[in-house]
Amino acid sequence: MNEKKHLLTMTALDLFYKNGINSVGINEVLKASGVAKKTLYNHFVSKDTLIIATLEYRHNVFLHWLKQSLANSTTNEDLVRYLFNALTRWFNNEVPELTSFNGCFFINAAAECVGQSEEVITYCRFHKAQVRQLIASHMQIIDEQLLDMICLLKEGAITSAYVSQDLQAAQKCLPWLMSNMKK
Amino acid sequence: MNEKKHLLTMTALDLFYKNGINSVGINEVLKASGVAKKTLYNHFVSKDTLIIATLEYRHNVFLHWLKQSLANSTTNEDLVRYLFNALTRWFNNEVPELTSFNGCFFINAAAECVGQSEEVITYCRFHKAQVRQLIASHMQIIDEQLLDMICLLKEGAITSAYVSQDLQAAQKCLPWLMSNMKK
DNA sequence: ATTTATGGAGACAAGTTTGTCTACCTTTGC
DNA sequence: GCAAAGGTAGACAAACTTGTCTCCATAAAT
Repeated sequence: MNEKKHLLTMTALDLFYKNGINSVGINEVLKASGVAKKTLYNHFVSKDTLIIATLEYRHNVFLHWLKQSLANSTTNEDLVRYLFNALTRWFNNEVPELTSFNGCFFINAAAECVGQSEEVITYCRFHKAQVRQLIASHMQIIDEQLLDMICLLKEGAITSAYVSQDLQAAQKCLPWLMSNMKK
Repeated sequence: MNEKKHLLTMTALDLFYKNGINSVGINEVLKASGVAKKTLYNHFVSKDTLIIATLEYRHNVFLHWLKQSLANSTTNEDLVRYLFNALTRWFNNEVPELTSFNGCFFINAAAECVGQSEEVITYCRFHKAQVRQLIASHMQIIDEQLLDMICLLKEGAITSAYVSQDLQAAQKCLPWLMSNMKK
């Protein structure tokens, strides 16, 4: 990708994630990145296009991080342990590449762009489906019900960590999941 | 409360919940409610004050509905059953007073108003705490860990129902929770 | 060396936004 | 009948939004 385009995408993602997509104007992105308006509209058709680019970028970073976090799991128990420990590290700002925790960028984007951009919510759905698939691909024994629970608890933990500032939300899931697996 | 003030609050809540707080301007609320701008600023200091009023109103409606939904529960198992069945009815638009499902108004508001209104996020936290307390008050046998799981699964179900359009998200929680309770 | 592409700075247009203010009307109480 | 209170309608201000366009500078390729 072009250097300026990449810079714009990263800067926009930073600001969108920190302050909300609708609260951040194009001019703010330009000022923060030091790029000219002409250049932005040279690379992006509209702000919406830029938003989609930030979603794609975040998606890649997030999936890469998650893939690495689950890489060493060999059993379903491992998977659960690695996943929720990784979430806890994310919530507590121990994952630099995900930047300072501010909830799930995709949940936030979906909430912000309702009735404004159908493409955004579609991409958010896609992201969630991809994450689910990645988790599923690390299951030794396929258990659809367990997969459902893992995904629901993951979403709940992210939301609780963000809205209720419960940074230990993910840790609370572990004993329950573990005790329910060895049966 | 004053008649016009009430009308403004309800109209604003409707529009905010359906289309997003930041996407709905004051003028739209005025047009939809048929109230004059002067009257709005007679009752509300600013748009932020109106937003808080919609949060308070939604909070009351939601808690009233939840209280009624859980009223007949006498055991922890009942509680879980009543709660997640109620959520399923909400997701599937079978609860008129909660209006057409569009996710959790408080999660959405928190996502939209980040770095814009500290009061909004504080109220959202308060709402989540109140809901948790209501659920806790219906527990026959107090089990903090179970309460955590219920609340996390509830948040996860709401998010999944909204973002991933999984309207059966809440139902998926039931077997798991039930099997984990009788041990 | 000159053409071509790219970017910087920012003026500008057209439309938003929130919030104020004026002028008038309607209702209610005395 | 009349005064006070509160609502309506909407003009207006000031600031913001996205997106276009011009002018100029720089750098790379032929």
